[in-house]
Amino acid sequence: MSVRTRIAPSPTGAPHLGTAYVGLINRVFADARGGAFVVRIEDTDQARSSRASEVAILEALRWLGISWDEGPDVGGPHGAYRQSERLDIYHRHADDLINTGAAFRCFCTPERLAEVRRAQISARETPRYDGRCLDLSQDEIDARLAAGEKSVVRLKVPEEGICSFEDQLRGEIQVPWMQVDMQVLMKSDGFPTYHMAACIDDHLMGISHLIRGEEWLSSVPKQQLLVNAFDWQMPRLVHLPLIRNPDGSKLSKRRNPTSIDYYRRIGILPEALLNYLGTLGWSMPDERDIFSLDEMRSAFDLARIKTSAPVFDPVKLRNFNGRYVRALDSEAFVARYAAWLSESDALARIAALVQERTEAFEDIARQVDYLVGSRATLNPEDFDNPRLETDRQLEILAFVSWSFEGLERWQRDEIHACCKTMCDALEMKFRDFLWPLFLAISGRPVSLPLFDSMAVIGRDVTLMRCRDAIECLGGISKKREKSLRKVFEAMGPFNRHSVQ
RNA sequence: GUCCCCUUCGUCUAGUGGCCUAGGACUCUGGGUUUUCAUCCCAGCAACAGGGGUUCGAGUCCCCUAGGGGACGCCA
Repeated sequence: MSVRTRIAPSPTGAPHLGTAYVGLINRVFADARGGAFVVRIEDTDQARSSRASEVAILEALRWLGISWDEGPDVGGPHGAYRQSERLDIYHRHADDLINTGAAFRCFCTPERLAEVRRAQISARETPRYDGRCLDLSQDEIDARLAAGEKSVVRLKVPEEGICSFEDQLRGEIQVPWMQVDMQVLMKSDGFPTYHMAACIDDHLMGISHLIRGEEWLSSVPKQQLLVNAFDWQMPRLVHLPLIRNPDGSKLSKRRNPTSIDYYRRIGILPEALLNYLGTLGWSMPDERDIFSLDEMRSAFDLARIKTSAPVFDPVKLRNFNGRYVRALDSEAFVARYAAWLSESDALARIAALVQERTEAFEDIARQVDYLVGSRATLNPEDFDNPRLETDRQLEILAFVSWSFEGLERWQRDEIHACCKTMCDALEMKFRDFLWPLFLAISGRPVSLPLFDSMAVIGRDVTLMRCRDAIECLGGISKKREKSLRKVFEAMGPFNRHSVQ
C-alpha cells in the first residue's frame, strides 16, 4: 500500500504554526516512505471561511518550504481539493447512511438542543444528543421535509459497548460508546461537518496515514462508525502532541503570536522556523538540533515522535534563527536581508511617507526605525496623558485589536475607517483616541502617519505591538476582558467597512 | 462534571531493564577572546511528579495517587 498523507487546514484565519507543524511531519513522513502529501482545504464553515485565508495559508506553507503533491492550486487525480466543491459527494454518502440506517434525520432546533445541553450540564451529565428524532416514522419525516422544516443528518451511535482503535504512537485506546455523541453529519445549510467530510475525503483521496493533532483523538470513534458504515478501511492513526503556550494550554494567540506570517515579518528565516518546529516532539537519532528539511526527511522515523506536548519557546526560536543567520555567507546575508526589507513593497511605501519629511538623508533613519525594525521598548510612564486615563487607553487598545482581527483587507483606508468609526462610537476626539496607538506602533507619541505605518508593518506585527502595549500598561484581567468584550460587541461591528 | 491522552533540568529533548555518578540544546551565572557590544570558546546552576509493586537490577515494565492537557458545537 502506498503511503499518502494530508493536512486539511480550514481557511478561517491567519496561517497557524500548528498547521505548519502538522504539515511538516506529514510531508517528511510521506517523503521518508516514498509517498505523496496532499493539502485539502476544509471550507465547510460558510460563515468563517474565506478565500483570502486559504491563499495566505498556502503562501505561508510555500514560504516555509513545505511543498505538496496534490492540492487546490496544483490539482491532482483526487480533486476537488476544496470541500465546498465536493458537496454532491457528501450528499450521496449522507443518503447512503440514512438508507442503511447508520444515520438519521433530526429536526431539533438549536434552541432546544441548547436547552437540553444546559439541563444535562446542571445534572452533571455528559452533554450529548438526547435521541428525540431517533425513531421518527418515515411518514413524519417526509411530511416535515415537505413542509420545508430545517433538518440535519445525525450519526447513530451504539448505546453500549466499547469502541477500540489503535494509535500508532499510543497503542490501543478504548472509549465507551456511551461517551460518544450522535454527531451532526450534514448541517441544515446543506454543508457537511468536519467529521463527515474529512472521513469521506480521506477515503476517496486514498489517505493511508492520518497524522494530525491530538485534539482529534476523541473523535476517532465517530470516524470509525462512519468508516464501518461505508465498509471502508480505517487509515493508520497518528496523533501528534499539541504545541502549547508557556502556561501549558493549547497554543493560542492570546499568549503567543501563532501566525506564521508574524515570524516572517519579524525576519525569522523559514528554514530556521522549520528546523525549530522539527525539534518539537521529535529529535534526530544523533541528537543534532540543527538540521535541514532534507536531513529530517532522510532520518525521519515515526517512532521517534514523543506523545507529550511541547511548549513553544520564542526565545529558542530566535537562537536557532541567529545560528542560521550567522551561517549565511555575506553575499547571501545581504540578499536575504534586502529581500526581507523590500517584501510586499515596503520600501517604496516607506519612501512615500518619508520623502516630504526629509531635508537630508540623515533624517530618514530615525523616522523609519520602527518600520524596518522593532520599535522601542515602552515604559508605563510613556503613556501618561492628562486627558486620557490608563483604563481608557487599555480599552482603546483592546477594542482596536479585536476589530483589526476581523478586518477584511489590511490597507490604510480600511484601518482608518475602522478606527474612526470606533472613535466616534466612543465619543472621543480622534487625536486623543490615537494617542495609545501611536505609542503602541511606533514607540513614541509622534511618528509617521499611523495607518500607513500599520499597513507597512502588517496586521500580525500591529496586533503584537498592541498586545505588548496592553501588557506594558498592566494588562487586562480575564474578568475585565469579558466585560469589555460585551461592551465591544454591543457597540457593533467596526470592521465591516467597504472603502473604495 | 464525564471520557481520553500525557508526566526526565525553568523550556526543548537523549534515554526502549545494567553503558545513568542521568547526556545535549535554549535560558541564566561566572570566566576567556574582542577598542565596546554581539559572536566564539571554557566552566557552572538545574530534572527522572509521589507512592506501591515486578526484577539480581527500573528513568526505562505494571498498578494507584496527584498534576497538566484535550474532547464533550448545525467550528474545524
